Amino acid sequence: MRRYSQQKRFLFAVDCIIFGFDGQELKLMVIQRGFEPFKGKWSLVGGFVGEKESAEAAAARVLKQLTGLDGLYMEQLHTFSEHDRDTVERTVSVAFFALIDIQRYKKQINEDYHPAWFSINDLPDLIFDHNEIAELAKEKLRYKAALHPLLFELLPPKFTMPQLQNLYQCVYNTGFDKGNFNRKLLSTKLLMKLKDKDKLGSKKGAFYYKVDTKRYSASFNTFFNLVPGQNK
Amino acid sequence: MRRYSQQKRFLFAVDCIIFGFDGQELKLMVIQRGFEPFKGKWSLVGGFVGEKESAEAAAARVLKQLTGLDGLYMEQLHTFSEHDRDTVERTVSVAFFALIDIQRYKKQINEDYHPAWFSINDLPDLIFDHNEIAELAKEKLRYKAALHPLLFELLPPKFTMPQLQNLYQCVYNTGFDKGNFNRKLLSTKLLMKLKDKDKLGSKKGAFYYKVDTKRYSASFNTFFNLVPGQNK
DNA sequence: CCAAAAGTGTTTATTTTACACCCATGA
DNA sequence: TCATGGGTGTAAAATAAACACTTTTGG
Repeated sequence: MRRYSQQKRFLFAVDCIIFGFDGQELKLMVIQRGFEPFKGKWSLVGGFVGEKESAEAAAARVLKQLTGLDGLYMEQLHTFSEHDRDTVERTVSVAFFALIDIQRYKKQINEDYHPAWFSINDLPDLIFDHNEIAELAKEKLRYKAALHPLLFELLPPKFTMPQLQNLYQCVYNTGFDKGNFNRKLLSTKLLMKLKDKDKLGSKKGAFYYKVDTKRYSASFNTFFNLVPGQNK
Repeated sequence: MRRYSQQKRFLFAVDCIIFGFDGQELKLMVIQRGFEPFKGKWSLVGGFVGEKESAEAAAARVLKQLTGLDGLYMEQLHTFSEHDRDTVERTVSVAFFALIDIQRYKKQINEDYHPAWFSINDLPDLIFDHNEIAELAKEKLRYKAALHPLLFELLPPKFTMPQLQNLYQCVYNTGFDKGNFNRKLLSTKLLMKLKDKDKLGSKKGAFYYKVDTKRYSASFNTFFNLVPGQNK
């Protein structure tokens, strides 16, 4: 361990893996890079960290800039620091993943960015190590969502059980039994049944639920077992 | 998003939370800082990241320097980047936690560091945000060890079931049923029973086990349910 | 009335838990 | 021989899984 003054200084950035769900597919937001090098190439949403800003604050700022939304679900994923990961200059990047209700997303007025949603199963080539980062984010999302009910964050405040089940099925690429799914999700005690129904999905209509935010935040360290067939 | 050239550069460091187990208590290694400011104060083991070095490589180097050991279990924990966390100069730090068999640890010849082991329940005041980092590491260790059998890494290559159970009990501060513990651990199929016994712990003696490293590395993404009573 | 999707019930299998019991051995 | 800790057996409780059945309603 040596003195501060002898040490190199590096660029410090954040990259955001923004997941969205459109009712059909799990998607990831990418942009066309607005500056050289690789201007116009697909890239994760990111930015440099300001002088008096934490990585978390920078990521929130970037998210806000792109989606117009505050207070999104956001979580530190991993820090990427291979010395040659950015071909221009050594840059350390903290990756965050964020979950947004895609319907709440308003198209950014600022046309410097050209955001696009890609299915997570069909991502384009991204610059630098961004494909690797996105892969890790997908893994982490599946891992975490199997234990903690966080996929709510991808849906509107009011959602139906079939919608939620469909989302889980998209994330895990498999079919769930609706009876068991219902019971399991209700047994978390984190959902509150509302009085009105969504009538678009079916003739009968499905009741809306919303998250009991109090219990939700209180229970974030308890394990659930939300994805069947993981343990053998 | 602006040009590279306009951005600030920051110092970039790693901090290692080194867990060890002495058969009685879960411990954490801290050192007396060898340079100003705060020379002589307790601190996590850390160091700056070299010019062509990743954070992972830097952490491994620091670990080797301190313990004399290679190939330790090591995992990226979290990146700390509050602008004022280091009072000297803005420093971003990637924290890693490592697990070592305390008996394998050889006292470092280099007396610049003064490593000491503290019980994780009774840590001294550490510099900067290191107490916060250590807290997070403890949480993460408990979280992860409840799902994946990684506490093996804190024991010698050969260990007995009672030893392992005792370790779990120390980590979770609770008592486990030995019958259920045995069955659960054996059901992971990751342990191989050896022919010899440890006769120090009891008159009857307890069989040694070792980790089936092949299966161990293959199964690292499967969930187990190693800590009873987590789900209600 | 019927197809289609929502939602409920029920049976079976599996896992978890609690706790009793047997075993080996050094003092 | 007996106290001590290691190890096994087993019944009851709780969970999970599979799948059949009922409900609602627009066309």
